[in-house]
This record gives sequence, structure tokens and C-alpha cells, in this order.
Amino acid sequence: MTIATDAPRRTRIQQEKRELILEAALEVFSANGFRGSTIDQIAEAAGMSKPNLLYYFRRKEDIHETLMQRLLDTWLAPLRELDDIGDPLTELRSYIRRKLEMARDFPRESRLFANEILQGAPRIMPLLAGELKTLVDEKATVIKGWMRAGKIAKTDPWHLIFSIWATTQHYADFDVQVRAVLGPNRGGDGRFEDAARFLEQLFLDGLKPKT
Amino acid sequence: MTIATDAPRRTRIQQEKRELILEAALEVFSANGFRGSTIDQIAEAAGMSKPNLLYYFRRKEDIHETLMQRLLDTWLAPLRELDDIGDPLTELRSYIRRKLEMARDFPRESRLFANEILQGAPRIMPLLAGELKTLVDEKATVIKGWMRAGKIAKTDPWHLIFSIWATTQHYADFDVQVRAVLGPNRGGDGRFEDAARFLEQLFLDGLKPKT
DNA sequence: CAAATTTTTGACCGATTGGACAAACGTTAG
DNA sequence: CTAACGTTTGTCCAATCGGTCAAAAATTTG
Repeated sequence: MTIATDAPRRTRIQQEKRELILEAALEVFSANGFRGSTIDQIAEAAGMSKPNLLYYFRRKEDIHETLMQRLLDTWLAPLRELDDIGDPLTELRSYIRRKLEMARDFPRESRLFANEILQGAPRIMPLLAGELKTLVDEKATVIKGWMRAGKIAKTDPWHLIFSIWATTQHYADFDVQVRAVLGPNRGGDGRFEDAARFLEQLFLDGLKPKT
Repeated sequence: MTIATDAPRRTRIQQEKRELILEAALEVFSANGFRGSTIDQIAEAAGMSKPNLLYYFRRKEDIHETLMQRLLDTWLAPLRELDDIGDPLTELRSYIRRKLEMARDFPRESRLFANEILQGAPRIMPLLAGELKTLVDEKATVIKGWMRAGKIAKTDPWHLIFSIWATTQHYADFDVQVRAVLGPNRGGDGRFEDAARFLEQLFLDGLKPKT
């Protein structure tokens, strides 16, 4: 009897195999997009036959859906941690740093997400307009409080969050371009530290010269 | 006899039909990616039959290639215009504004490019490491001069350019997310003006409060 | 051991896809 | 008119794809 339900998982073997498949699917989906990936590719990456994979996930879309659901939690964790306690500028600085670390450590997840949004977010639109919007609105209120208190410059909190997302995820999503432009010397492992230094300065002080 | 060569185009009809196909292909490719798009979709969007389309472009990849070649020129035009004459801060401000206008007016081109980079830039890697790197290096030198002259704050010119790309293209590539988060009220046509205001402030002054 | 259950796979199917081809259609020049 | 040339399309094909199925293999249970 087939299983592959969502809520209750059975044996330990099934847990492990499903995990193996999701890991392989993340690799394949993030590199080729949903439509550009085949079940055969994922099965091969997971070291099993296609029918065997389909024993654990009945449809290709189920794999993608499971992946996206898990992803969103991980992905928004840094923003959730943005808290009202502590110094606002420090708070924002650590948020930027944590987001950049995620781009460095989880580039596949970032690309999977980028792929989905680029295609118009057909599968997660409700989550964007629901859960995501709620969270961002909430944090925007926090940031607005900081502005009113004179702790940071007055500006648009939503676009501030967008700009943090954009600048940090850029180093995962456009990684090949970044490395190609920086060249073999500066495009090595140090590029994330350089980016961290630059972004900190940008977000704190901008470009105007210190008189 | 078929035509569809690259260099010499023949009749005026062929010019027009090829243009029609490229326009349709831009629409389809930017929405679905290369592998996610079918020749039939493009043919239908161009109002012709599939064999007729294949009379003008022999292979699906030829359409994509032609599109990418044209794209890069348009895409890099704003950076090319970044010039040493005039006030540095003004120069950078207009560059940011022009890039944001391109995200607003040519979102399909932006997404086509993003799609290509996300997939590892299999078709334009040489251009990135060649033409693009050369141009960026050249402009980085210009910016470095401004920094040495004390006209703008000292920072990393390459990552500065990356951050401008990232923040502006975000409004084209992640448009659905931006609109979903901003909601029906603030996600309307005004979002680009809001973004322009925010980005100008960010890049010039950063987030530190004016004492 | 043997029966029941879970896991794995080879073979297969219908749908979609990129592309080929020849025949039909339209247009122009003599 | 007609021959030549450019354009369009219906039909077809081989490859690939997502997914099914029944039977084999492995594992668990008694």
C-alpha cells in the first residue's frame, strides 16, 4: 500500500527516503526550475529509480510543494527575529548579516525561491499575500516606531526590507554573475566578507562623504 | 529556400516577422523560462503556425540567443553612460534612477536576464566574464577616482554596482512579491516613485539618524 | 520457517515536445 | 499566362516526459 501522505509519516525508512528525495530535488529544482527539472533527474540524484521515487511522492508537484513549505519557514526566520529589544541600528545590522549568511550557506534555497517568484509565484501566491505580508507589515510597524523615536532615519520601512532582501539574496541568485565580474582573484571565498563590509557601510552611512 | 541567417536580413517582410516573433518570445520566455516555454506558445503569441515560425528561426535556441544578444546592449546602456564628467553623487543618483526606470519599463527583459543567470548563465557566461567584467572594471576605476578625490565615501565600487543592480532589478524580477506585500493600496502604480525616493535616501545618507 | 507487508523495479502508456518535410498558397517578373 | 521564388501550413516523427501497474525483491511479523 502506498503512503506519501502529508501529516503522518510511518517508518524511519520512509522518513529518511523522503529526506533524501527532498535534498536531491532541491539540488535539481534550484538549478533548472520546476518545469526544467525531470523526475528522472531527481531520482538519479537521489540514487533510486523513478517508480521508487514516485512511491514516496505521488506527483512531481508534491515534492516541490513540500520543499516550498519548508523553505518559507527557514527563509523568514531571520526577519521573525527582528525584535524591538536592543538597539535598532544593531538589530538591523544583524538582520542584514544573517540574511547574507543565508545567501552564502543556502544558495539553493534562495534560487528555488527566486525561481518561483520569477515565474509569478503560481504555487505560493496565497502565502505571499497572507503570511508574508502580515509578517512584513508587523515588522514595518516596529521599524516605524524606531523612526518616530529618532533611532534611525525616517524612510519607507517596506522598501527598506525589500532592499535588504534584494542586496543579500543577490549574492545567491546572481552568484555566477558576481563571480564572473569579480574575477578569479576577488571572486573567491572572500567575496561574502567584502559584501558584508560594503552592505554595512551602505545601510548605515550611505555614500555621502564624511565632511 | 530558408533564410534565418544572422548577419544579412532580406526582405522587409522578414524583418517584420522576425521582430514579431522576438516580441512574442520575450513575452513567453520571460514568463516561463527557456525550458518552460514551447515553440507553440511563441508561435501562437506571434499569431502564426509553428512551422511558419521555424521558417524564420530554425531552432528554439536561436530565438533565445538573438534575444539575449540584443538584451545585453540595452541592459548595460545606463552603466555605459556613467561618466566622469559632472558631480559624482549626481551621476550615481541618475544611474540608480535610470536603472529603476528600466525595471519599470522593461520588466520582461529583466526577468529574461534573471532567468538566464539563475540557471547558471549557460548561454552567456563568456559575455559575463568578458564584455561585462571589462565594463564594470572600467566603471569601478572611475568610481575609485571619485573616492580618492573625496567626492563620495570610500567603499567597494564593485559591490556598490552590485547593490544598485540588485535593488533596482528587484522591482522587476520580484514584482509579484513586492505587490503582494505592499497590498492593493500601496502596491499600485506609485510603488516605483516610492522606491525611487527610498533608494535615493538609502544610497546617499544610509540609515543613521541625522543628529 | 512461512505468511503478510513494505519497498523496489522493469516495462509500458498517453501526452507533449522540438523539429522535418512536402505540398499548397501567394506574389512577383517576364 | 506562367515560371520562379518566397511564404504558410497540415502532417508526421522520434524523443522525452509524468505517471501507472504488476510483479519481483526485501523486510517484517508471527
